[in-house]
Amino acid sequence: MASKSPNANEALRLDNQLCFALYSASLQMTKLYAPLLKPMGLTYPQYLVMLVLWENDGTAGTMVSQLGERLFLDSGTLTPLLKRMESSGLLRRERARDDERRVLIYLTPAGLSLKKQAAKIPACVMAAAQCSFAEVNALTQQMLTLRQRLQLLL
Amino acid sequence: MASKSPNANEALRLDNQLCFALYSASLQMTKLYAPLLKPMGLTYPQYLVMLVLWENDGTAGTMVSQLGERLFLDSGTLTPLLKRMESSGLLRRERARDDERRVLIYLTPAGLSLKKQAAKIPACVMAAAQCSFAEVNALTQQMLTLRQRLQLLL
DNA sequence: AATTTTTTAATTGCACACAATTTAATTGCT
DNA sequence: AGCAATTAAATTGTGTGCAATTAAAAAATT
Repeated sequence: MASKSPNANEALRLDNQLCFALYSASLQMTKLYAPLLKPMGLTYPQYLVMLVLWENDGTAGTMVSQLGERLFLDSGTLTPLLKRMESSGLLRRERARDDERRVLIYLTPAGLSLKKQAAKIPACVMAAAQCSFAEVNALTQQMLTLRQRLQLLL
Repeated sequence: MASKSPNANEALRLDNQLCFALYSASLQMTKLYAPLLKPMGLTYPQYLVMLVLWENDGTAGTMVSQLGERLFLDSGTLTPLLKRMESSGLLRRERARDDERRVLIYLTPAGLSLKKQAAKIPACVMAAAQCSFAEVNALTQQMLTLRQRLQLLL
């Protein structure tokens, strides 16, 4: 038999792949954010870092590993990213005095003040996606669940 | 007033961001595929290229721009990726004789024969994600719709 | 106390993504 | 035909992601 079963072809169709739907939707989302973040001097992953740091506002610094756990990124990604953000003046990187292995991240006043500008972004995006609040929330929860399930396997 | 409104903080919470849920779920998905694709000598984006080429099997080659439209990637991403795939023996890149601007991609026998191995992958992933067929399809459709909406804005 | 183990970041090397520009070939227009 | 506009890939440069390794500090163990 030269041809494969119809099911095999159907299973391998690009538009049937959840992975690809996810992948391309995520990249599109990044492209939507880019022009919104550019005026703030942020890339998209840098924006995610800022979200964590803004949440931690008031704490005595955030460890690189904490950022990693929150964002599911490792030091290989975060270290150079944080160095770029430091040199653009959004944050400070400082070795913890009580444990020199740790590097603590502190927002600068400039970094903190960006929060006010950023507050407008989520509404912009929701409008752009033409999604209701409920729709967005439902999708978000489904994605978080999916990620969690995938997480368990690795 | 020193503090921001509770709504502003809520809107900027990392775990309320659809973009982040999407982003981290997509990266996790890629990590799930990596070990499945490694034995075939494919990276995840290369696998997506193969899905398109397998679908186009029997046609007289696939243009780089067609791959780009299908995968929402541009030549800046695809050209080096295709060169790597060529040097690993999965495909050939050839200028179209009737229009020397175009580069046509042809699967090699090696590339074609990988399809049989790949046929097992979707089932593996579905099992890993602990999702029913219906669940996966529903999510996939929602993601495709979301991407399409985002697409319209750019 | 000295040694091993563990923890935390940084580093290295490779493969994407993508904006912006460049190059080359074709099409359209006069 | 000659030339401008368009199209298709390639190139350049920056910024991720991530596996694997390294380096340094702290904790655990003997």
